[in-house]
Amino acid sequence: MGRPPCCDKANVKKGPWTAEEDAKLLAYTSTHGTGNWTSVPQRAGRLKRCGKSCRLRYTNYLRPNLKHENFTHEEEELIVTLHAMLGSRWSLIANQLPGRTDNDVKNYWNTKLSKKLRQRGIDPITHRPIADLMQSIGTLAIRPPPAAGVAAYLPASPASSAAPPPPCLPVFHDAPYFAALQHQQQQVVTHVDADAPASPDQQHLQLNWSDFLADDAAGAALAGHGADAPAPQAALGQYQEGTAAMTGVGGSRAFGDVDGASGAGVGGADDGAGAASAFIDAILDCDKEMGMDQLIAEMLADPAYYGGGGGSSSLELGWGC
DNA sequence: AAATCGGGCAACCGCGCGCAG
DNA sequence: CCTGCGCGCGGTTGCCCGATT
Repeated sequence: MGRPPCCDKANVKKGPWTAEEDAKLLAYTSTHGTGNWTSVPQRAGRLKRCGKSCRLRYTNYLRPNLKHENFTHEEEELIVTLHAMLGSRWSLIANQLPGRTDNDVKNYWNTKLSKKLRQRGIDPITHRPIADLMQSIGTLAIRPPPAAGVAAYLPASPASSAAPPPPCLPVFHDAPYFAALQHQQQQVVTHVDADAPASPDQQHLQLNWSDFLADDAAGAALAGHGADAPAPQAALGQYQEGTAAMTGVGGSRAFGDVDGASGAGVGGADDGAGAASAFIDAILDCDKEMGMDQLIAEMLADPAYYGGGGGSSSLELGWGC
């Protein structure tokens, strides 16, 4: 049973908006603000548009403070970084880019950034080298979704344009990968620990990749996080512990434990996607509890997190090539 | 100069979530 | 607790326009 239509589609205009329609909508929103979009078409001068269409037009085009110029290099790097962390959560990504909409970011990713990554030999979905993916296909049955730590972007040598493509995001259970990356990841995580804004709450919030891998109970024990771990857990700094624990041993307990509840796990032995998705969900849950949006914004304001600051722990994507 | 192709972007569609009645 | 509705989100489509043949 589908949801009933939000408006009378027979009497609703589709297609590009005219200047007159824009003016009506803008005039209405500037005096009455937004909200109750279903009534906006009528109240904004009998617009023959669906309320949903009005909302979209306003948020993507008419809203004040929107940027309409090209994306900057810094914005590009930020999008790639956040996409590696969050996947296609365009609204979350757009939240970190003032003046950009989720549609802007999504379109830019689909038309430009994903191509750039491919040109550099990086799979835009997994953020891993395509060559490595091809090699791994025959040997690994478990694949993670596009989400993992920023640390994996670290080049083998600092900001070297001649360096091979960055290793990008690790694959669960891919022991050689973790072994090779562990040192680099620890560098970044140490950096995060040292420089991230330290609120009292954050200090006992922990998130570990291993916690989201429900297929290896031994990993949980090795990771050292029992069900009595402090909850909720979330701090980028703890990526170090999680990635180190994963090296060669894989992960551990069901996601339900992360928030202190004994929920059902999200995955079985072949549910790497569910595990990582749960990881992201946990991040989002913690966002709400500790204002992680703000924390991310503050972290990203530090150029060293995404390559603007130089140095061995910075992220350098090298778009120039 | 005309036709074709492809990229970019605005807009639409369908679904999930949360809230109010 | 259930149902209906509004909102927001991600995926997809279709049009426009510049580049190429």
